[in-house]
Amino acid sequence: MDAKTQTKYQARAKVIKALAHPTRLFIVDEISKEERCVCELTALIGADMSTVSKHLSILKDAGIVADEKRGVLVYYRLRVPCVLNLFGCIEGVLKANAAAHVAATK
Amino acid sequence: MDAKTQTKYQARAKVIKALAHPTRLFIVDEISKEERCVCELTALIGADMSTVSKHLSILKDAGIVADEKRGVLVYYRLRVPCVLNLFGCIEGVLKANAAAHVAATK
DNA sequence: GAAATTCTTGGCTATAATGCCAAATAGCCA
DNA sequence: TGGCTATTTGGCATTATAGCCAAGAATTTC
Repeated sequence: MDAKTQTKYQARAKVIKALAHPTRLFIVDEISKEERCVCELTALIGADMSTVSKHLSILKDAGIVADEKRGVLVYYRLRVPCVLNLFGCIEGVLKANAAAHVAATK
Repeated sequence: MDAKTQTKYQARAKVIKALAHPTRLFIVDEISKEERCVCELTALIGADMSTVSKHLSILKDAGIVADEKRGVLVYYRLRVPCVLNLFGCIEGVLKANAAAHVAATK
């Protein structure tokens, strides 16, 4: 793999890596419906606010979410809705896995 | 987040995590065209064969690829083509990031 | 302007991921 | 059988990630 190819896949991997965490997937799902401030997300997730803030900064750095400060609150929204399409595909993988497991243990 | 919700997002994250590596993205792209044996992939990637084999087992464990042994060779193929749709979305994110960067530094 | 609230960042520890080497396994062929 | 090739697995060192606490920054309100 030459350097250029590697750079290309590294850039892609960075975006996907930003999605590769349960909490961050939850955040994406949640703010896809409606924008949310950090305090709301923190309450929903049930972790330390600093932890949630760091997850948000990873998503923001990858370009997946955008933030806007209004007063004391910072609202996050989904910047690229197409990532939601991924969820359907992933569910398909999980279903296929479950079916394969049943078949293998029959 | 209750336990059930957490389990759901953990399962999704496992699949996405399997994709979240440059080498594994390359593998997915490569075998989407045509099945490949480990030795072919190793040559294309340029890493140790044991490293490539471990990447493949992560993809297989997540249900993204399937393998078939024919003689001494083990061929891998893409099991869920819909993950390819993801690539288009990711490229869109990267392009939006590049555009935003230009706008921010103007 | 002081206090309160929201959010981010730094620092730390614990855990997980990566990639190499070496050894084990499996199938082919002489 | 014995050796050869392809692949997987175990072990280990290095690096990256996660999440908490505490401290800092920004903004509103009293």
